[in-house]
Amino acid sequence: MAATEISVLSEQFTKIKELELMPEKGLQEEEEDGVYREKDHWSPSELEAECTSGAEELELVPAFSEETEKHILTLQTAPFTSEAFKLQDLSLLSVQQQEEGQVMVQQAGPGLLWLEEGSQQSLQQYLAISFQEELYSLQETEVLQLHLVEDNVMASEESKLAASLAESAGLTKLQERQEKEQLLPERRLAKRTEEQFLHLEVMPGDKGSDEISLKTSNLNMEEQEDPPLAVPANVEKAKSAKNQSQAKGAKRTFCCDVCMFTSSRMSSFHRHMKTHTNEKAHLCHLCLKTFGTVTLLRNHVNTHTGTRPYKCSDCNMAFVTSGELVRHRRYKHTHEKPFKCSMCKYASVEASKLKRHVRSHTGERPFQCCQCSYASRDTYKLKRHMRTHSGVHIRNLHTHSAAELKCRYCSAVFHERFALIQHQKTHKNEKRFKCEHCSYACKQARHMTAHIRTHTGEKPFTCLSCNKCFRQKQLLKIHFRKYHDATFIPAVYKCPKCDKGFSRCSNMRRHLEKCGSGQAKAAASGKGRIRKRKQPVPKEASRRDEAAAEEASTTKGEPFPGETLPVAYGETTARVKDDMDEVTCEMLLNMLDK
DNA sequence: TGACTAAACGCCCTCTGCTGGATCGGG
DNA sequence: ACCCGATCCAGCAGAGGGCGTTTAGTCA
Repeated sequence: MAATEISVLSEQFTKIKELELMPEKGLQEEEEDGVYREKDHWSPSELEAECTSGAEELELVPAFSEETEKHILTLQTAPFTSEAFKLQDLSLLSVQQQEEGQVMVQQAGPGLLWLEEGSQQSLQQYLAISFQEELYSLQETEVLQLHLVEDNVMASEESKLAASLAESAGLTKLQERQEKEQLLPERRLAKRTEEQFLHLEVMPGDKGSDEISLKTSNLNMEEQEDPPLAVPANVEKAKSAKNQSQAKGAKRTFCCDVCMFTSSRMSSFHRHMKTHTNEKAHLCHLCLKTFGTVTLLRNHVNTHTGTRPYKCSDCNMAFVTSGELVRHRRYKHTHEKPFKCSMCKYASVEASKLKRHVRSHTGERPFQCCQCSYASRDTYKLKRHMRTHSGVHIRNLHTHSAAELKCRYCSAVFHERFALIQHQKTHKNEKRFKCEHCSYACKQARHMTAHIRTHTGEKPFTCLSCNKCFRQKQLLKIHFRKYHDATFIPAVYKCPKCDKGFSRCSNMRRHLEKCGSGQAKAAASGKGRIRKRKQPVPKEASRRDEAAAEEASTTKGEPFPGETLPVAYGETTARVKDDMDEVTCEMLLNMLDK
């Protein structure tokens, strides 16, 4: 057993977290700003050193035991009742604390892995690990002595374990590990041991997942003299694993100790490891950029030379790779969309697009703005949203760059990224669309289109119910809802001081600025010059009641031609507005009072 | 080991709907 | 002169399209 992934149900995890335990030393460090920063990974060597501080200076290199495959387990907290023993197809293990720092795990038959806690039995005190038999199984009556090498996973202290579940997090990046190892060169194990070490790591599940994953590494510790530092320990592990498993005749599996990657092929494993070590031996002589493989370098050079070998037979587009061409053809020509949404008719060319689309169903917004409560469904929207905050992160962009940063829109050159971005914004905000009839200019073509109609008098959006024409589709939509949609409930913005109603919030605000003055008060009391306006009821609207029955049988519930939103949308909007208006009016009143 | 391929990731773009400020114009 | 509905306009956000690049599986 080399690595085990365990998932924790979030509900139980929450309970555990609510224990408000003090973080273990080394697990968390309170930052100056009061925010706990998690120590997200301990390398095996660190763990060894941590539990044997004050040890002799012996260099220990972890090596895999015979079994190096990863095992996927499911971890959940559960009450310790006899019912659990009735579970089938599971290996039941009992885990007992032998002494501080050690627990005994014993397979007791089909069932669960328990971390026993003596007489202190409670919902949070037991951890059940259900083994997926196809991935891992212990031999009958097998007893594993788990030398807990990290304080936070001591089964003897459930609270500490809980804390480890709650506080440990994250896949370890090699760089971080290397930094830690550099920071802890003096840490050594006290003595050589042949015990198997169970290294528990906790990492969050996939984005959006409610699960927390645990990863355990079972290691044999070998004493060695100063191993070559250039060879990553994980590669050493893999080699060791290869040799041992080959000797055993078992199927080889190479596990990346930095991430969750596994592969049955050494070549794939080596190639993968290059992504962690940034080993890029292939240099582009044109821009000095380096690449991990010849293929990548070749593709890159093609971007310099403009070589695009894969040409589309249906258009003029050409691409560097065949994959790009296939995708292009699906988008533009074949319209093949293999990824279909199970909840609607949406289909996409790419899986990532479907994944993004599904968030519109689930409401998931994983990308949280650090400046406000806004959260977006994809990275770009968050990035776009950040523009609304004035230059926050901009400070990070002020470092001087020796390289010239060229404007993508003109020949301007900058040495500061911030300046470049600001400059490029002037291009993006250019009012490129200029009216030939007046001085009006705008940034969007649709705005110019609408503006031009104020000169030409064109009103292309015609109400099919009353033949009234509008320059904008939106205006037609508002008109229709207001005068021809029997189900539409218009939002009413009531003045909180005089209870006067308005059709628009902005109009109500405008009124509110004056309400409270003598005139407005008089108006509110009916003594002023303010006339009570008649509600504009066009003929069509007045006829509506008469024709209600007929319309209901013919048009009610059917979308209006050109109308894209269902009628219910208006209702929802109105309700939301009503809710918001109470707050808005209150805020406005407070502002005015001040 | 390199090449091919598919999948995944990431970025940027457009289109569209909604909202609210500013302004117009009728009463 | 004033009020207020109607209209114009700009900005933000939702959704999706398109493509560049990287990563991983597989095979010769």
